[in-house]
Amino acid sequence: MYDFKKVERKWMSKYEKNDYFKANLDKSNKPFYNLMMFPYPSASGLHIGNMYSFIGSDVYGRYMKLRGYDVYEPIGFDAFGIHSENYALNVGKNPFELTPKSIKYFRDEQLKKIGNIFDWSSEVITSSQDYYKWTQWIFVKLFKAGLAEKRDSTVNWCPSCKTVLADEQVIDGKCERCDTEIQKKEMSQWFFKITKYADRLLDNLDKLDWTEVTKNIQKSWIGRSEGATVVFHVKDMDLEIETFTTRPDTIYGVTYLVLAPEYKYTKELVAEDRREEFISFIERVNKMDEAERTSITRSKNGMFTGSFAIHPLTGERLPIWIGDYVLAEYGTGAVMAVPAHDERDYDFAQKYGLEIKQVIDCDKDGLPHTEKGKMINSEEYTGWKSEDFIEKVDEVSDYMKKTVNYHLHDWCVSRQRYWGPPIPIVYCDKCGTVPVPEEELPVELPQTDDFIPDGSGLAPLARNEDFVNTTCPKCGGSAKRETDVSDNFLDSAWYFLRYVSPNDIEKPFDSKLVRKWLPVDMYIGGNEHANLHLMYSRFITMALHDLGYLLFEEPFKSFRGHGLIIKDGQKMSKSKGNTVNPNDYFDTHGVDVLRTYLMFMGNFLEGGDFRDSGMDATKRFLNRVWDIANMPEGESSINLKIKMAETVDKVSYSIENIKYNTAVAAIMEFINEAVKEKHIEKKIILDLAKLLSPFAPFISEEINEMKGGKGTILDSGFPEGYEKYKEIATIEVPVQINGKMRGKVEVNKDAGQEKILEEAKGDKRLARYIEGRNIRKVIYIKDKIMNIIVK
RNA sequence: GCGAGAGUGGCGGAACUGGCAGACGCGCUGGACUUAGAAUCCAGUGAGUUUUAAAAGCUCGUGAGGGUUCAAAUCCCUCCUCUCGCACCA
Repeated sequence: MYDFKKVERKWMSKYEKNDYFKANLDKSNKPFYNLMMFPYPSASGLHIGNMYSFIGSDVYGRYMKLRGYDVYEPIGFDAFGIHSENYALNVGKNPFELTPKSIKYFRDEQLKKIGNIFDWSSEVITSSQDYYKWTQWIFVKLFKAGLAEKRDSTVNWCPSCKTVLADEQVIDGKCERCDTEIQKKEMSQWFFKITKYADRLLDNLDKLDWTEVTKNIQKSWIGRSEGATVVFHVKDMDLEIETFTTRPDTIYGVTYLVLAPEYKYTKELVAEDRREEFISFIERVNKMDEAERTSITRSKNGMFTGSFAIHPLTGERLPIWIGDYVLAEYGTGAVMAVPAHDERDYDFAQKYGLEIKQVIDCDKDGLPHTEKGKMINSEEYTGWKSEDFIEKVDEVSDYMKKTVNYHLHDWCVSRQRYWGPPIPIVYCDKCGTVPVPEEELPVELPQTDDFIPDGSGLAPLARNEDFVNTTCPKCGGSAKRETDVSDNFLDSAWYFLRYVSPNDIEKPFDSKLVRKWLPVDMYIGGNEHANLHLMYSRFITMALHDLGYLLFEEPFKSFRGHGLIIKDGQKMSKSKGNTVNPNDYFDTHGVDVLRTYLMFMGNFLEGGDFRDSGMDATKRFLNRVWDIANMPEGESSINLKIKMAETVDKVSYSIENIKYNTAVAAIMEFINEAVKEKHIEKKIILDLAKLLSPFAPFISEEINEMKGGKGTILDSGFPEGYEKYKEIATIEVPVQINGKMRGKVEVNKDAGQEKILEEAKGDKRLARYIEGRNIRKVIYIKDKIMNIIVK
């Protein structure tokens, strides 16, 4: 009987003692950078979803190592940030004290036990000074390059976390961390100008080997939309209103303008006698939460400002309205309303009795008609096609200009929290906003017990006089420090660069090693970071590229987003009490079983359904493997060798395409054949162990050692030498008569059509359908199928 | 509403480029071992149907309906359902 506890303990300690998986970063000839998303130590331990991700990534790394690559598989801890901090606040501890403890548990009780080929010598912890010094360095570099800016803006405020958040961290109007309803606030915040990179972030996607889903999520988040800006003069005022439209061809159908309630000129535009109405209107809008405000089904409300704009082409007078369906954040916050050809404008115009003017040819009853078509009622452009007009917009009028708009907004990076890198900026009355000189980094996060966010809009550090008061690096006069910390996603936006030289105190990363090892060859992780970490990392990499620090502009050559685990057909959640704690299975089933089952239970890229019955079955499977490994040695049958030839191919194909479940299935099939034998060849059993080793490392190592192998099995090379068995294999060719399956004939591989036809005629079953009839046509797909058409 | 993906036995899921549907596993049924159970092992297992029975065969079958093809889970059209992403984006 296989004693998994003993074997796993033995190999865990061997992995710990020997540097099997320490990559020689300098000397390596075939570098392969296998990256997984480092965890944040924010809870009582890694959950099964983390394990799923890490193991799935490790299977790939192990496979590549077996294939002879120098695989570098580093790991670290995303230890700064709101998740670790919230956890600390929850349990009433100081993150300074709690985080190292969490890390220790994550590392020693979990990560070191799951059999991954981590190179522990390269561990990176984002909350350590050696690391965040360089996070701050990046901030300073971006600031100097004009890519970081502090500005007033409407931002997302989480009342529970008491900080602002980036757009990407608001999910369905709620805080990504704590699920609290987000409020919009007008505040001065630090932004990274990621929108400058919108087009590159979008265009590069086509060149990346990433899972399509992930690319699609990024595409729609960037949300490029082509259109035009149209400028309207306000009648009797020295004001211009700029609007964005994707349908400049409907310009002659504009019958009014609508502004967002937050629009910058509303004060000027709202007439004296409408001020009161305006104030109560704004109050009503503010009462709505984000979800209600943006609900499509809600009826649209608005009010007339009393002012008019001038149509740039016709000179007509257009009433200017304020409408709660216009968003301040998108486009210019002002819309040229074309009720005949836009559903929202149509609804609004109907409600308030505004003019509806048709300018695209269609059935009059079909309004609003949103399709493009032939322009009508458009003066000299009547008869033009929409597309032609859109193309020529720039020539029509000085007031119209082709423009591109994005859904993507600049990245709000300041956080009114404690547990993060202080933003390295100093405010001086004389010199203004001054970055901390690079040689003075890091700006140390002071260790203090006064770290609880108070919701005032200022970070806890603002209460720390010693920290706040400083001298200006430029003029030496007294100055004040920025007290916000930067977003945790900035920490993780460059950690993959740090991994190659984690202990370098001179620079953020070693350029020579970066050139050798990056971009990352394979990155496997969850899709929940598609708009977050994966977008930010691309941006930071591009920015560092433009600043001359990197030769490449895309950090991850290949990315595979995997699916989620469910339990017995249901979503796992603490409230349902159906969560799975991976550690529970270490003693009952063993790590090998857990790994193998997680990879077997479903398609890794789509997720899977975790069931205890499957764990039991996998345990049975590995016991069978053990029994076969312990069969008497002796020559194996040709049949089994042919089976092994197939298995090697199937496992390679499956792992390379991240179809881990079918790789395991192929090994099971092989086992089902092997149990029929009385003895087994050493080579066969060693190769079996190799194929199994990405999934069940410990039993595979043990088998390898038992059969005389030294060190780790991953250094012993991929199974080879089976080509010749594929040649001698016979195959069954299915035979159809008139397209219906009627039988099979057994022939040698590569048999010709005549041979198969002859066999078919000689086959009792098939002959019935052929005899006495005319064969009109024979379709033969070599080694696959024959279809005989008879009459 | 828009975009993407998916829908296959009692269940999780296979099926590479259009070429044997249901690999592999769970569950279930029967059997072996056992005083008994657990564990383990062996056999069977899409539905319907023909035959006394077995062997063997036939028909149907991949969300629904149509089409292309010698051949469709796979390609095309229409529709339904689910999941994910975005969403009053002008």
